[in-house]
Amino acid sequence: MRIATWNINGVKARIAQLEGWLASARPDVVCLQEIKSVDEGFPASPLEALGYHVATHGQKGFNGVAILSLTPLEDVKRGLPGDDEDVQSRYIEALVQTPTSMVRVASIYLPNGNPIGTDKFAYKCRWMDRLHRHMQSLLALEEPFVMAGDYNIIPEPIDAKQPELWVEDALFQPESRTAWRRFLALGLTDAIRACQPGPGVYSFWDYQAGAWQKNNGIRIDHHLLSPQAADRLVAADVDKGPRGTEKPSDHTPVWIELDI
DNA sequence: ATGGCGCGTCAAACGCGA
Repeated sequence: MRIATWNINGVKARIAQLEGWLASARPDVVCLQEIKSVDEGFPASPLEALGYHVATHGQKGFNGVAILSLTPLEDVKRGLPGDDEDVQSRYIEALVQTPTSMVRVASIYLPNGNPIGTDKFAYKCRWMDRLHRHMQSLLALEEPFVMAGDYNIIPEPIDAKQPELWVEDALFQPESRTAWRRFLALGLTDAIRACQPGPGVYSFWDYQAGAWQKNNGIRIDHHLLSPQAADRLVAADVDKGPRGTEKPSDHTPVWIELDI
């Protein structure tokens, strides 16, 4: 089973690329972020025509996440637990059944947090803490689960072409990197790191300053796997194809293959 | 050092992203 994550930066602006990529890559499950659409406005029909079931958690204008799956999605939950006041749509999870097994999949859009020293960064820190607590509760189920999405965290210097450019950025702050290590300390596996331990694996290239042409990228889109999922991990990679198309998202899909 | 781009927004600059 192949599970991909892709921040598409606007589902309506990217629907043609999304359709084309689904038709060729045919991932079993896709976690989308930054759909920038309310649920009623999400273009589900062309995706359903390609065989995908659709679950969305959108909002007007900003943020918004979704899960697409070739098999029906069950037990869909919207919103990250831990703060009833949080109105931003950044979390959706669902159960994906296979003939012989199951996996719980979450699509997350962790707050950017820039600029540092503001309430935006404080919100990011609170959100990371809520995510940590939710991971703990999911781990207690002792199930295979995959927490995939745009974490807005550069875990280590090898995850940036030019790490020195990011030292003042929320994505590379000590608080963000510490939160990442706390996720790992729970026993979760960073799938790309496990399969491709070297430098130079990126998932985002800025639109500006020819970042794509210079391969001035960062790795911020991740799959974290529970031990029961990590046991089944057979491959993980970045699909750089969509980033090189006309009118691309600034992120490109990252995928994992599980033997289930 | 800064901005350089792109999306969505009751429609023209602006918020936001990373």
